[in-house]
Amino acid sequence: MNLTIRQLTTFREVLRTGSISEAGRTLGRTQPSVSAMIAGLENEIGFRLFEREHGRLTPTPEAHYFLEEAEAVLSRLTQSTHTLQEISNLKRGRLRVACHPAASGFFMPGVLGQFLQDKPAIKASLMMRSSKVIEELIASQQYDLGFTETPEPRKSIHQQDFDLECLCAMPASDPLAAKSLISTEDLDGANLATLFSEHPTFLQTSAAFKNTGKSFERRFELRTFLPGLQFVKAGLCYLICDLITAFSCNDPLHGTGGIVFRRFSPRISSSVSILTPAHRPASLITQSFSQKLAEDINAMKENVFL
Amino acid sequence: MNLTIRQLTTFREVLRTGSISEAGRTLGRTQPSVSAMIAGLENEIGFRLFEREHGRLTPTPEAHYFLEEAEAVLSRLTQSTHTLQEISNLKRGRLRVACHPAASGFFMPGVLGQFLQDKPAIKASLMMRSSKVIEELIASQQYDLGFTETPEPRKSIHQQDFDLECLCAMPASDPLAAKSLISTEDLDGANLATLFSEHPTFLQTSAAFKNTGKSFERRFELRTFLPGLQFVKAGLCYLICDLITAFSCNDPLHGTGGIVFRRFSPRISSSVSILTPAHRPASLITQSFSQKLAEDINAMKENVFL
DNA sequence: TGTATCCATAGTTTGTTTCTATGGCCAAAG
DNA sequence: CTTTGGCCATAGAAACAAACTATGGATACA
Repeated sequence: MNLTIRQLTTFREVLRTGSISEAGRTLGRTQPSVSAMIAGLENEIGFRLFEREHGRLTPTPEAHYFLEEAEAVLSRLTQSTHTLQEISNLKRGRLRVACHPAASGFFMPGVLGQFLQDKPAIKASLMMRSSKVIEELIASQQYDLGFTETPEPRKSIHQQDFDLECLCAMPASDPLAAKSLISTEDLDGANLATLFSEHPTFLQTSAAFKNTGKSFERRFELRTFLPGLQFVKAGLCYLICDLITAFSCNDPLHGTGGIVFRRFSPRISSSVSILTPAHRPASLITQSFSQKLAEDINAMKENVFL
Repeated sequence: MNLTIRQLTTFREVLRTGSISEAGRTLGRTQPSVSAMIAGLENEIGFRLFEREHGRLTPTPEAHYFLEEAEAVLSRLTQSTHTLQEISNLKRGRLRVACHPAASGFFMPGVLGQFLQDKPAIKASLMMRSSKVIEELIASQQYDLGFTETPEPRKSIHQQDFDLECLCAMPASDPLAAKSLISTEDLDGANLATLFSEHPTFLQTSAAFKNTGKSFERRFELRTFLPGLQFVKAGLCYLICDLITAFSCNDPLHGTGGIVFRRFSPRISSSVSILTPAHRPASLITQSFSQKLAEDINAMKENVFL
């Protein structure tokens, strides 16, 4: 027995209307077409669904059993098409994001929140992890998208890199706040907070001072930039800080009001990347989110100079 | 979106085997056929199900969602075809039988029991009612099949009549038991039990005695024949009894051992009928049962003369 | 560098579905 | 009593969908 959807819908309509001609009309087909389809259907299932007498149609008792089955299949199918449409419209799916600490406090939640605004049926997870762990989570396909400092390229990871410019953080009351571009000369001998010695931003910063022959005074050594902002706020030091952490100061919860950021010369860069598993196609949701994330990163690069 | 069963099964097989060529092989179709069907399917649902890279196929994350939906629809459909096959094989359905008292004690349960032997999924109901009530239950289509004494024909009832011969009941020890055919002369002046005066068997019996000029001694007047058998057993009377009640004496539960039945001349007939609703097609089960019932009635007519 | 396997495309063939046209039947209306 | 208009079934033609064969490009493996 090899039933088709078309047979089921046709039968349902014939039973509902009680007439082959009428069913043909509502289905937008001709009477002979419907007649033949019902005849073929009866032939396939092995018993009559309608009794033809006096040129009229009377459903057999078996027809009501068949209707139950047809309705069940058709309603399940309708549900499926609805689900598929939701998938197609990005209304349904799963999105697992792993994010390094700098962005996970403010930037990423903001982007993700906006993205999910009109997508109630998306199951999202946002996990904060160190850059190394994030690489593993992406390479092993346990997460759909990672956002970290740019790692060494790997075969199992696809990455999209963004070169971000570091900014110099200082209290709003600081005299240097009057300048729009800070140089090593401005910070000659001043107290600085930096990350640990292996970090690219430290290497670039110390090299900048060395190359310009200025004195580099490292007063604080940090794992991440964020806590350093408190020292800046207290007037204890300056901080050459990555763009995302700087951007996070837009969040009033951070308690970093009263700090301003200025461009720094020479340019210190802190590169971040969007990571996705290389050996598996990204889901539509992931693709869409990845695109929005990239746009928002670029928007941040633009807007910070307003 | 207008999905077909064929698309769903094809997709399922491609995902299962991970290859269009392999799926084509197991489905008994060619590779281009499967390829085109998947392409058409992707086109309809609006997103890719497989990524084609390096000439190989990788399912997208969405494909797994789609598989769930496809499996759900297909399994529901499979269940339906199974149910339909059961209906076709008379393994599933409903059978409501209304039966008059004479047959409902032994004959009808026996026939129905045999009929349902190999039909575990049939829901049956057997109701004992007076002949008048049975007519109404059939005319109003509340029951599928009725078995009663032959009623007046009605438009709303289809009936199949059986002319049954009445037999004379007597104790096995009775001298008349030696004869194979009993006549009014044999019972001249003997005590008889009969039904009430309006019943056709009473009318025929009394007429038989009158026509042959023999004395008709009615000692017991009954509503049904069955209790009369106890009087016969006690040697209190003879009883011209319908065939079905006589047949019921095969049941050891009846406590009617020691009674024998002999043909009677002139022939007294007691006609019974199978009733079905006229304005509604009978279900396959009803048709089948009605046929077996008719066969068993005819078999009873034959076997009683062994 | 063959060789084999994969998938996609193109064009043809096959088979199903739908159409139009027609005929039989019945019931209600003229 | 005949006409009319509704119903359904059948037959043949047209349209469509789905299958096939044949072929080409790409990749992996020997």
